[in-house]
Amino acid sequence: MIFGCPPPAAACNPHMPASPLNEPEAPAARAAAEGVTPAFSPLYQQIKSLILQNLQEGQWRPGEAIPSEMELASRFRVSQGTVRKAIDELAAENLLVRRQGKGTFVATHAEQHVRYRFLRLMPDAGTESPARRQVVDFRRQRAGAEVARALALRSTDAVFQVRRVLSFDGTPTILEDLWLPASAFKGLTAEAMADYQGATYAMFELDFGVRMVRADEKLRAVAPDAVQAGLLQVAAGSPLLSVERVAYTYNDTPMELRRGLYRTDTHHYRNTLN
Amino acid sequence: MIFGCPPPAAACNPHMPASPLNEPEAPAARAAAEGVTPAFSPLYQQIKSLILQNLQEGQWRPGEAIPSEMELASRFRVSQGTVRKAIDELAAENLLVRRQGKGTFVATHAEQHVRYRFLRLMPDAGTESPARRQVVDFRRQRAGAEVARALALRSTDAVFQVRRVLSFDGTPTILEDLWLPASAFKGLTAEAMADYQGATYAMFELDFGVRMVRADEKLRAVAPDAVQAGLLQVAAGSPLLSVERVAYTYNDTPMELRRGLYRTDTHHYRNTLN
DNA sequence: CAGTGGTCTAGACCACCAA
DNA sequence: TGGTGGTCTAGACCACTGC
Repeated sequence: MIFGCPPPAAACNPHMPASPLNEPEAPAARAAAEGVTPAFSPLYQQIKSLILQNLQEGQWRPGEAIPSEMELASRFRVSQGTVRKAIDELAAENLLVRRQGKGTFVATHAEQHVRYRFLRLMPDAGTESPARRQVVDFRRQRAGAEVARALALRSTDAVFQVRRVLSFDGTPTILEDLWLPASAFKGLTAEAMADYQGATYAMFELDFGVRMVRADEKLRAVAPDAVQAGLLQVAAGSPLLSVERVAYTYNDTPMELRRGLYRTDTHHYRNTLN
Repeated sequence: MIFGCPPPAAACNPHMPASPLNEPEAPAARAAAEGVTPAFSPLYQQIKSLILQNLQEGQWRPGEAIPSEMELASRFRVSQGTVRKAIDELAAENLLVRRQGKGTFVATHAEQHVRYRFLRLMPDAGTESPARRQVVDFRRQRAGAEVARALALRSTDAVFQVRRVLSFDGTPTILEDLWLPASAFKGLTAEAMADYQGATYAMFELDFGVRMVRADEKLRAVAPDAVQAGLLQVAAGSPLLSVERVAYTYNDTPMELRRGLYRTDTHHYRNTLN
């Protein structure tokens, strides 16, 4: 059964937008009593929240189909159109994927046409060959002030720190440092980081149930230090693109800090502005 | 009157999706005859094209309100819901802006809350003070092979080339080279580039009727040459963020090539991945 | 063929805004 | 108060998928 589904006894009054979820009190009264809804929340937004809740709780897992629109409509006691609008927004946010004639599916980093959804580095010419991954360092330690701030942890909380190099066509191109909250990634090993084929974010979904839905990046041009230059096999002074990323799971919860150094002599970072 | 509006005699057959625009022939026959529509185009997509056409032809100018949904529905002889879906998509693409209770407006780079829609460079701390603009060079010349390719011109076509420096708090932070097709920017002067207060793209709208709707960027970390370093007042070897942008107007027509060099010691380039 | 998402309509009422 | 966009419903039919 669906969590948050109103009891079947709750009648649905057409043209009374807030009825199924705000019953039995009047909408305004209920909102005021809860002190949560500030003014007015459209029905489809409430449906959207319920669907999000199911995703977050893992009721519907990445790659699986969620119930059909009709099914959800009858569960939530709203019209199909209202469910449709909720799903439309979730699909626009890349949390769900609609497939005509088949159903609506939970988005995943795994079986996606675009293999690396969050990687914007493109080869200047030709198409990318698969990357070779090399884990240079793997350790478990305390977060420290800076990492703790980025991941909303205490500075004494444990994190995994991973350093790795990605090579394309035998050329080391990306040097990455990752920080992951140890509590959410219990049992992570250097072997798992190195062995898994495909997007690392897909492994996070499969092995740890952590699904990244959004990421913020800050880009800078920097000069590498001696160690970094060595790992990327570039001259000490040569400019590299620094990409600091915080990736979030549901509810805007930060779950990964990643600092990348990209070689941009053969590749470039692609972005589209709307 | 609206360009492309079907004659009033064209009756609208409910549940015959393609009727108003594909009349009088049967939809499939018409599509085949024109050899344009490959398979099937939903009504709302056709409505969207008609609205786009009006925007492109300047029938509705940036900042102005377009006709109400009801008005458009009766002009196009479709239901309000169909017009709504067309407008929804155009609003999602930032071509239109809906304002409840007021109407739907043509988006503009001018009176937007976000002053510089296409500028992703943010100060590391605090809020940005207004930029000081300094035009270093302005000339009219032939495009040349490289610029011609980016702007879909012939290499002998004339372009304006502008070099300018943007300073924040007295610190030169951005060095930009711009290339603009002379045919679309007839009468552009160095004074206009220097004097206009606010976003340059807003000036393009007001003075030349050229509205940028999208841009593609390629980012790289580079070392500046001596001239560039001098203009930005940085050391010769210091890494800078290179941003090559092609900005497009309606119909994916490229109208500007811009090469920026950003200082990223006090600023960073912000990006969000979904 | 049945089931899914996709399109289209018609009509009702709500929230917001300006006059 | 009237007009605008915003929400919600109910029902019809279409396009796509897989059995």
